[in-house]
Amino acid sequence: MHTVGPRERHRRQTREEILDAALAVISELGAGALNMSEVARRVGLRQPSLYQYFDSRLALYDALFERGMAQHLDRVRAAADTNAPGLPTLRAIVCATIAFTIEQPALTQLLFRPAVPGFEPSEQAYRPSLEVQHLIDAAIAAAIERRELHPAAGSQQGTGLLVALTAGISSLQLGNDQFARPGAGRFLPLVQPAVDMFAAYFAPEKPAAWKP
Amino acid sequence: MHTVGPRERHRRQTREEILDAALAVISELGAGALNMSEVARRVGLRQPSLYQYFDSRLALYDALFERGMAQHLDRVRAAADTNAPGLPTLRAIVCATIAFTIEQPALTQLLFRPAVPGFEPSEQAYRPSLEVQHLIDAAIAAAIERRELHPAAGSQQGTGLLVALTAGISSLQLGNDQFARPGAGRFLPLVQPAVDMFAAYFAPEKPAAWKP
DNA sequence: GTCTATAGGATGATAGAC
DNA sequence: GTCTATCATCCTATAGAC
Repeated sequence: MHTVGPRERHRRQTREEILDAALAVISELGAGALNMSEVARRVGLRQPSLYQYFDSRLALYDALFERGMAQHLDRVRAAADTNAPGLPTLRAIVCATIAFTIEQPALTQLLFRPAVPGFEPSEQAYRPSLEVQHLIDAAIAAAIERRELHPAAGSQQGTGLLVALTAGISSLQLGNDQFARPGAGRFLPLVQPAVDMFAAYFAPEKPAAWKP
Repeated sequence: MHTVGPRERHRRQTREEILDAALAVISELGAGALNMSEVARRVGLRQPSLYQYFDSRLALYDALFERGMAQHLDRVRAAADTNAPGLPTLRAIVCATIAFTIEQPALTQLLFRPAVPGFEPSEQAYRPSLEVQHLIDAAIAAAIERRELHPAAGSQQGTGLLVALTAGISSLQLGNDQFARPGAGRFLPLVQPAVDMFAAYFAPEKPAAWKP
């Protein structure tokens, strides 16, 4: 990090405002419906001026993706930092992720589902999510270390089950799932039972439950 | 059902061919990228001619949605019919659903995720999925009746957990999920442990596991 | 029912004045 | 850096001949 002049400062602020407007647009119209004119209108610029800040529409998507992933990482990191290592942290991470997807359904479409034809996140934009992955693995490892979970929970299938539960609950929240009961509005209550179920299945004392 | 003349017969066949072409298009370009010109080209017609069979692009989406839901229902029904009632049927339904989403990832986007801006399925197109919902509920009820599951498995949270597991595994398969480990190509093996985990958590003999 | 032709509109992106 | 003007495409949908 090195100091930046007021020029660069203002430029970055404008970039943020554009990203905010872009987020608002996809929140209202869906992740795949981002268009430059609407973003420009909201930020008080003309559409061609946006190209001073982003090279293309897909570049805007990429910046939106990177910022979203970084925000998610912040949430997960905060959850990991303010909870006891092991199972409490794991529970908090799942909870933070579900909460994030509930607060930002449109962003969730962009980050976690292939909903935008033609868009592939760059390696840089994808980077924060690798850190999230690491935090999850570390939490599971800590839980195993503390004998809160069976070592099998650290296997690919073990982490896969936990991740599937997280993604699944988030998926129900998006509401378009055929299985979702009409009127079953709130899925956050599923988080606690989900982690309980996972922890019970990978209980350390009875290794009989898990079959590979 | 009443008999149809050869006219109507040929018309329906052309409709099916158009739907096949449309499915191929979204399979290659993504669920949101359906366009009439490309579909027409593949089916050997000019783009305006499609409007003899579908009133609009969204109507084509709707027909695609309805046929896809009906196909999914067929798979689920077959799973329910060829397995013992209760837990075996439940397991087969989950497995059939995951297999379906693996075979048809693009169709899965359309059916189970809000990936197409502006498209809302009609009530008629949505109808087959209500039947799927009913088959799942019935399988859980049968499993409870046969004392394979605790009655709590039939609660909203219980079915929610099972559905979340199914949707989550399918979500991992789509591959865009941040949590998915690179190289973990096959998620079908997660089905067995997932249902095991669910069944263990809602085991009938020990009602202590589930807390509301 | 299928075609040609085209209306009519939206969009991404660029050129060049200021 | 922001603007006006505009290009170049692409798209859905309709009109009307055959």
